[in-house]
This record gives sequence, C-alpha cells and structure tokens, in this order.
Amino acid sequence: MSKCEQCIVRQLNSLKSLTKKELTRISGCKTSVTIKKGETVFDEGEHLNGVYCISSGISKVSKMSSNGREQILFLIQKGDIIGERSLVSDEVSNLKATAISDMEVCFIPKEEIITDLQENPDFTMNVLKKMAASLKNADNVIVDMAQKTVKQRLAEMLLYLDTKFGHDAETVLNIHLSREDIANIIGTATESAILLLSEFKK
Amino acid sequence: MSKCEQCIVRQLNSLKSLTKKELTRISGCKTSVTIKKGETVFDEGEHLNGVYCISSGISKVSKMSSNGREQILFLIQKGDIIGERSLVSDEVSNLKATAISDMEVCFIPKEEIITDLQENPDFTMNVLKKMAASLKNADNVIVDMAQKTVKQRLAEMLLYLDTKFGHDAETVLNIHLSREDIANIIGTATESAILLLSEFKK
DNA sequence: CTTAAAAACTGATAATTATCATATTTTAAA
DNA sequence: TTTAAAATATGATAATTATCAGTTTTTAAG
Repeated sequence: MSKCEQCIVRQLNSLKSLTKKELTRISGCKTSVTIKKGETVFDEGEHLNGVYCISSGISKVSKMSSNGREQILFLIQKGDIIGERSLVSDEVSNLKATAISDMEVCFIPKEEIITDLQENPDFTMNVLKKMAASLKNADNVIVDMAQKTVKQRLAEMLLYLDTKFGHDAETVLNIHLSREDIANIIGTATESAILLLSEFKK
Repeated sequence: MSKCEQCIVRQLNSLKSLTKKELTRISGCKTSVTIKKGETVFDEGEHLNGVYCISSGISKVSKMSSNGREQILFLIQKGDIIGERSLVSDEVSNLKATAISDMEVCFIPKEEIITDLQENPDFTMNVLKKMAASLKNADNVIVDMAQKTVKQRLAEMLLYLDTKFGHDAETVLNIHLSREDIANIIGTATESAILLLSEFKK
C-alpha cells in the first residue's frame, strides 16, 4: 500500500500540516478502499469511526428530506476529506456519501487522527479554517436556494461544475451527472431540470 | 463594567472552557456596547476585529442576495457568540448582524482571544464543536429550502421560534418579527408570508 | 444481437408562488 | 391630537414549478 508521506492529494487538504512523524503514524494505520460507482461510502445514521481522504473519483454527499427526496449538498473529489465532523462529535452522520464514479479512498481511524487534532495546533487551525470556509459556502447555498429561480440555480451550478471539475476540448464537462442528480443538487423535479437544460441548449 | 468571570451568559457558549486566568485577561480587554433596535452590529464586507458575545437582546444575521433581497440565515440571542469565523480567516465578513430588539453585547478583540484559541485545546475543541453543529444545521436549512414548500417552511419556522425563544401565557411568541423579516427567513415574498399567516390563523 | 430496464425526454395540466396595485391599520413624530 | 410614514393586509394576475402520463433513447444483461 502506498504511503501518505508520498501522497500528492495530501497537499490539497488539512493533512498537509501534519509533521513527518505524525504522517508516518497515520500512514501505518490507514486503509485504502475501492468503491465502485453507485456504491455508498457511508450512510445517514451510520457511526463514522474516522475520516475519508479521496485519492481519486467523485462522490456526492447528500441528505434525505422528510418528503423522501434526496438533496445533494456538495460534490467531492481528489484531495477532499469527508467525515471530519465525526472527530469532534459523537453523533451519527447526518449525511450520506455515494460514489458518482469509481473511487479510491483512504480511511483514517478516528482514534489516530484525533491525537493530532489535540496536539498539533497547526492541524487544528487548518481544520477550523476548512469548517469556516464550508460554513461560508453553506451561507451562499442557502441564499441561492431561498432567493433564486430554478433556472438561475441551474445556470450557476453548471458554471460551478465547470470551475471545479473542468471540461474537455469539446466543452463537455469532466463530471457526468444524471438528470436526477442535477435536479437533486438544485432542488427541483427531474422533469423541470430536463426542461430547462434543453432550453439552455438553444 | 461587569466582569466576564461573573457573567452568566458565558456558561452558554465556548467561553466556558477558558481558565480563570484567561477569563480575567479577556474581561480586562472587552468592551460592552449597547445597540438599539434596528441598528447594525456589523455589516457585510466589514473587517471584524474580534467576536461579539450577546448579553441580552436578539439579532438577525443576514446576507444580501444578488437580486437585492435580504436573506436571514439565523437569529441569535443571549449567550450566543458571533464573528467566530474572523478568528480563523482574514477575509471580511460575508454576513450582516442587525439588532431586532435593543441589545447589550460584549466585544472581545481578536488579538486577545486568538491566543486562547492557540493555547487552550479545550477552548479550540469547543469552537470546533460549535462550527460542526452550525454546519449540520446549515445542511438542514439547505434541504428545507430546496425541498419544502413555503407553507411548510413557515410552519417549521414558527415552531423553531417557539422552541428557541418561547412564548407567554397567551401563546404569543417572545420574539417579535416583522412580516418582512419572516419572509426573509423562509425565503419568500412578504405578501406570500402574510397570505399564509392569515391562513394559519384559521 | 436481442431484449428488458433504466434514463432521458415531451407535453398537458395543476399547484404554488411572485408581482403589482391598492386599501387599511398601526406606529411614531410633530 | 394630528398627521405622515411604515407596516400589514387583500385581491387579481402572471410566472414559475410540480405532477402526471406518456414516448423515445440509451444502457446493460443474457
């Protein structure tokens, strides 16, 4: 199994502030997992015993609404870490993560990484910064959901996908989402999303 | 000016994990401010140089949407702290806080409290926990905004106000919000909120 | 290659919500 | 107390979005 010390995606997240010694320890206890497209990384209500660091692939992170519809809250890819909240809270996860493409993820047990959170202030500050940034982002999503039309949200989401995942020479997005997933990101019915998408094509 | 050590609202927030010595220092550098109903605590785009601890009164925390409408993200009261994100980020505030009733707030300068954040792991962990809880809450708000009707959101908000602020003997809420504020919380037009409210009264 | 299932699409209709115009009531200032 | 301004309320209409009932296309299994 490859070592965290040499892992490139680590440079993209909070783990970059770990010391060499800490990294070696984390490297020794992590497990690498392959998750096929459509499979679940973790589910709502599940007790997370650590964090997941994404090596490759894309995952949607969602939550069921009380009316039975799935709401996708964000998308994650290479270098992103999920499950960080399990480090500071003993509650079960309120979110579900599902692979949108085949994925490679590293699982780091809570007991191991929580030591670093308590002893390495740089690392803690980095996690704090990430949470603060997530909160700021959540503010923006709430404002958009509350105040913008479905059409505006769809347009902005397509731009966001392009920024985050890029596109190829023929301007086709590097991420493939089903119409249902698109609808579940912007919070609308699948048919409405399809209707507006075909409108955009013109 | 009263002392933080004896302040009751401190028991309600992260400051409770400060040591006696830390508290005495904070107490010496804090300033107490009175803010009248309708006045601004801080504005979007402003550089926050510290955090605000609410002694009394209620404030709405909002953000302008690009279409010029105000979206209220949450309400805060006695014991709540705002501006925590300024401690971990040098960006200007993305939010605005406005007094909904007359308020007493204590301002604690960033330089002073950031020391504690770096040196007192208990305090840091508490701030982390609060942010994790805020994120979880934001998830729920996003799902509600995306998937529920205005009527459902209004009903849930009224229940939330009752839970958070309570009501008197005649079941009148302890918090008074204008129709416009109500509309700006649930993300709808003022007229729609009024329409549904009168519908609920029956 | 054939076939069944899933996904994408279309159009009609109904429900929800926004906008606008205006009236009434409440609040606060002079 | 009077008066102007602000907040609340009402109703008509338009726009947006959801739901339903299908058809076509794509995908994947046998």
